[in-house]
Amino acid sequence: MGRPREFSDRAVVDAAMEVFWEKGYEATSTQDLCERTGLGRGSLYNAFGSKHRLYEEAIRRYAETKAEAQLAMLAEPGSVRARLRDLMLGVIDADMADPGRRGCLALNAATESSGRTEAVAGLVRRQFTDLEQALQRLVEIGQSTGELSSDRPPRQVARAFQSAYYGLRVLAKVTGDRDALLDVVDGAVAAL
Amino acid sequence: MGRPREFSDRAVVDAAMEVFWEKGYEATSTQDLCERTGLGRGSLYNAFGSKHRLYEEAIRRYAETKAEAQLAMLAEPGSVRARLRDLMLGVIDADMADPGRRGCLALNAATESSGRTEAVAGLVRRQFTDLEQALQRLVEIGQSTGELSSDRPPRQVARAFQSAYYGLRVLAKVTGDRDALLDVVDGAVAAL
DNA sequence: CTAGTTCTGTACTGATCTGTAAAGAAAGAG
DNA sequence: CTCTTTCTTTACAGATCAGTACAGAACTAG
Repeated sequence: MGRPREFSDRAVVDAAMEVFWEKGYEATSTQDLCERTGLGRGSLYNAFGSKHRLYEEAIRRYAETKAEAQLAMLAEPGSVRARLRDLMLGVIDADMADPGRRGCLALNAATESSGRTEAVAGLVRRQFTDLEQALQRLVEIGQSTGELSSDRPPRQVARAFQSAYYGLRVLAKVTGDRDALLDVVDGAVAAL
Repeated sequence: MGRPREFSDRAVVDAAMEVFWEKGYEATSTQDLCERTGLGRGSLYNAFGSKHRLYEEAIRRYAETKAEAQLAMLAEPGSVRARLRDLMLGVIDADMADPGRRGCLALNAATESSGRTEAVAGLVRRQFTDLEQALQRLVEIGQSTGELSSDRPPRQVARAFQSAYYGLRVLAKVTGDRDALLDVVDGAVAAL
């Protein structure tokens, strides 16, 4: 009942997510967070407790927005091959259009050892398994309709595609060569 | 001609490489580096100039040792499929045996945005292209002997395999499930 | 020996780090 | 109105950060 907050928690987490996404956990200072969220230190700590808790919220928000959007893309109409191809093409477009080359926040959090507490590891792991399962369901559909060969277990196919997907996101951080990334897409789709 | 150094530059860079590999660039302090190398601050700065220059040396050393060893493994006798499979199996064994789950230093450096100056980016890029080219040469051999299908350009096959390789290293950071990683290997080798 | 050079160890810089304390402002309850 | 609660702001705490200054040690040249 006390004094109402002057900010929206959602907007603050969104802003924090952007900062962590750009700079990573360790390189982001609480000062950065205050500036980008517009909050004073007191408000920020009163609302979120610590830099690390806000980091967890940011990863959660990423899962709810960006990662969910990716999974939703897989549910659109079209052949299974086309949907998987579009997933990767969308990533290439997004990664190359981003001047900050931020890549995937979940992947960044997975590789940055500092700030990888069990809480963060769990959040990241869930995003990975969610994608794996979504891919597996799609492969199962493709195999049941005869679009995809059924001589390999759907989970194995999904996992192989998933690794190509994350590899693609890593390569997109290193190279600006779109053709090289398209080769990855072609190879991954051909392997289905 | 002055006072001789009491340390081996090689040993110091090796020790620094281990620290950066474990913690990343940003989370490694100069204090960490002094403790692990055994050098005082004066000696360390006199010899290497800055934390970032030592980081570059560490990445260079990683390329000379670990990455070279990987490429050498590709040159061993055996079928092309077996060699590529062994490359991935070796990575699984190495990554799972490492309690620190450090993964690949080049990949870590590629995803950590801070400390990614042009110098570091160039060093990382070279390791990536070296692997791509080694893979491509191997695919060309496989295609010329008829072991691998020739209906795709060797470079595309190499790039697709490379992305699966890096994806595998990312997944190894997230999951401890060896079977999941073996699925990736099977999928990537089957796609050749 | 002395002079010159390079390395080592320590002390120190000023900046920045995460987090907290405390005082006052803005609301509702009675 | 007053009391209680929660938020905002500011100032501050103590630690740590990357890097430097400098004195003395260890060597070679002559």
